[in-house]
Amino acid sequence: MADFADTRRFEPAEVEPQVMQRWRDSGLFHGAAQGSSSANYSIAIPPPNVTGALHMGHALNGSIQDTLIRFHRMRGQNTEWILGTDHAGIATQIQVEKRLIEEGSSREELGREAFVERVWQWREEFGGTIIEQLGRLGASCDYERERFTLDAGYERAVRQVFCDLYEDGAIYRDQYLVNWDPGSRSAISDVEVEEREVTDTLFEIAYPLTDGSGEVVVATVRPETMLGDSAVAVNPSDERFAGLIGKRVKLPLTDRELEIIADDYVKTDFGTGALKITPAHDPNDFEIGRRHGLEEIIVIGEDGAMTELAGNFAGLTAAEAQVAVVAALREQGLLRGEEPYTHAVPFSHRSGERIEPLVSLQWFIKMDELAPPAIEAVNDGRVKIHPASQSKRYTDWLEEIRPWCISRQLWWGHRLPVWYRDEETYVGIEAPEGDGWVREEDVLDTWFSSALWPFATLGWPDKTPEYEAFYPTDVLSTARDILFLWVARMVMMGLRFTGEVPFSDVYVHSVIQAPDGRRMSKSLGTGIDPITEIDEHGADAVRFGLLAMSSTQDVRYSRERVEQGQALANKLFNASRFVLLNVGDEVGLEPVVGVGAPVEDRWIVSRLQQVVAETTEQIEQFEFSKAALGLYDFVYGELCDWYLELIKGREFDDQLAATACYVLRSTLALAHPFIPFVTEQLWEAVPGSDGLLIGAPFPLPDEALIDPEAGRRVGDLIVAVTALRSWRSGANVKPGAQIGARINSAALNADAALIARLVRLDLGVFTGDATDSIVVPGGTVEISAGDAIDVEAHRRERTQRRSALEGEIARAEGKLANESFVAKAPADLVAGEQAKLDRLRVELAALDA
RNA sequence: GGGCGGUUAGCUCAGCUGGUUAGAGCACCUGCUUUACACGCAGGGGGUCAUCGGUUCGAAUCCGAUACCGCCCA
Repeated sequence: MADFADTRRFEPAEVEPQVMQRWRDSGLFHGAAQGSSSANYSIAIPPPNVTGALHMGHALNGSIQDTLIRFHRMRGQNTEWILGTDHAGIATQIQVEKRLIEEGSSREELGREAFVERVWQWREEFGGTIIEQLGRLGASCDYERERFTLDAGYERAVRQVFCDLYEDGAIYRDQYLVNWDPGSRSAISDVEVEEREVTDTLFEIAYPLTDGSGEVVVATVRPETMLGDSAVAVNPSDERFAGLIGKRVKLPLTDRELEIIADDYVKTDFGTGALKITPAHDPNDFEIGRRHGLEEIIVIGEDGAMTELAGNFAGLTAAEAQVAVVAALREQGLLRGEEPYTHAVPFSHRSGERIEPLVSLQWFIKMDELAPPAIEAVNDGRVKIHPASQSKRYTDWLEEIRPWCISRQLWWGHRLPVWYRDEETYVGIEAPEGDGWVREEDVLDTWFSSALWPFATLGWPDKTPEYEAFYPTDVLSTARDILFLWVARMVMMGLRFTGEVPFSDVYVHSVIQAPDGRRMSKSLGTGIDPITEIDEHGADAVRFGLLAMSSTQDVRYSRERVEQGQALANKLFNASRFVLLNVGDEVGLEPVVGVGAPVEDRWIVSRLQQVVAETTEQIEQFEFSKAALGLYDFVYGELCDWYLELIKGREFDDQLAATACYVLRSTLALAHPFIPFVTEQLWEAVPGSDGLLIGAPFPLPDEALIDPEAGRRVGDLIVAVTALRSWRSGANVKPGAQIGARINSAALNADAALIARLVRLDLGVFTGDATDSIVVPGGTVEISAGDAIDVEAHRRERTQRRSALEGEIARAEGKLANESFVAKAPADLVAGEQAKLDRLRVELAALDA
């Protein structure tokens, strides 16, 4: 412990590593695998990407989860914060591939086995970064039970789930249109796609009717896909084409003919009103094609090049083919128009390349059986989403869910437990017996394994002690964008495989934006590194700041809030210092607040009970911002500004020492879940503390210590002192000057000495000639020190005050003169208005006296 | 195109089951080596609560419209 006499400031950088080490050594981060999950408290961290580094979202989410975990641990529950990382298929594979390319190699050159080995090496070397960074934040997760979504045990859970769903008939293989990412050469999910505005050229192309009676003109931004057209569609209500439905056209550049079909999807006011249908290369065309049983002709391959089916254009890239097709059409005189066209185009969030929609053979999970129970779980309250407004987004998404494409053409990930031999397909946890079996090359979507996180981390499908003790978990805290991607899938998988919801509460936190309102991102250069912020302001400050600035909507990063947290840590440090420099090593453990105890002791102990009750409720309601700011208000606005100032005039006897240390210990314990480092350090130094604060009980409010009379008295005292200080300031009285005064107020008599000390009044030298009179609760304070007053300043102040009072009086009089108000407003409100008016009139009269 | 959210002090945000003199942090002004803290203390200035209309005795708060900003879905 630092020597308090010499240290005037809290130094986070010195304290944090030592305190973190004491916590780790205590073993309290590691929940005991015993007891029931209903009695225990557990949170599964949303596993960060193993390639990742801590960003503000992680820091906020870590602060939230740690506050919850520490709160419940202090409340005596056996707690477990399940920690680990996600193998992040595409992101990790790309990361390692980049290195190989730098080395002049490639994954193809290495071969699958050596490549995967290389990724594991990479993970060994760099995969621990984000876990270490969480430690800097003070996160009290279970570092001993760290899990990885590719662990051997985890892999077994994944295979089990795959096989069970396959046996259910929920997993199947099909030709389907997927979002093909040419960059990562894999299918990716809808949520990994982002739409961007792009200006393309809209080409109009003539398709001649086979009966020679004319032509149909279609509009498209992808002329090269016409080689895969299998129909032309028009809206059935479109008069322009009424006679053409059922007729045939010749598809230019090929020797094929297409039928003109009718489908409601076609918009009559877009383009020419006639739509070329390419089922294998456009999502909408795919739907129409399936409705009409059209052929799916694949003309663009997975390598982004035109296939054999593209005839003369085979081998060209899609872009080259577009140029060639347009040229050929122009030559044949079939190009009817071209104009710039701006529209939203899908791009891969992973590789940044433009998505090529194409039909390929993929594995899918049907959602028909899985989604309804997950909707039900939220509707009936087994899973509560906070804030509740997010529930609708969750259920809306699940209600419209489509089959989930789970195969990815990657090497890094869970390889599907599927084997082929000629026409046979085998699905099983272990490889099939016999020769000639070839294993499926594809791996599973990373989210497939992540969806099992809350139970696969605990040893499922075995009923391990960890599983029994901590599943289902209690809370899942996450950002909004993960609500579908992950939360919904966890609920579906949890219900299907464990029969229980994986958590009872979902807390959806703010997204922290850059101070200018843009997204925080590395590529934009708008990111702020939480570790830098911790280095500069301390982990407590960053935690407090993030919690204080967060809300139910997105917020801009506010360094001022972090600095507020830093100030709070320092304030607590110095408040403790003040008490500790005045008490000995041995103090009584209970506050002394019975009859006859000083009013300020009774008051602060009473207020503490109320603040503890409020903070407890706010944590339970996930109102972290209110809790953090409420704590700040208590420490600054009550403990330091008033209580510590009020006791400065007293001798630190045993009673005061016991009470002050009790208040200090309770405040440190109350603040610990939010700002753990400074509170832990101070706890050790306060007499009466036992063991580490992280393992100490959270304060329980004691009704018996709530003291309304003390509350009224100190409340009046504060109003009086504030009024008198304001008067002194307005009258330009020298700060040090003692002013002769007499207090005429029954409400304040008992506490006159305290008031006199705080305002530097000399109650003994009142001359009897009042030079001024100040309204205070229950009466007035008369002042008799004319010399000390700056007459000019005083007059200005009074003039200003008078006009303010007159304005308020007029307003109150107006209200009370309004018959409707008196008749219709609640009686106590009217009475309150009258009382206010009376008070204001008294004050105005005193001003004029 | 559909849905949701926002617009309150110079900045970042609370308040929004209708009734307070509309708050906080930071910034700003004045004063202060006051028996912990200048990462401090005391006092103070600053807001027609986006705009327009409605409901009501009473609207930052409820309803409708408009403008601008943002997010999600198609």
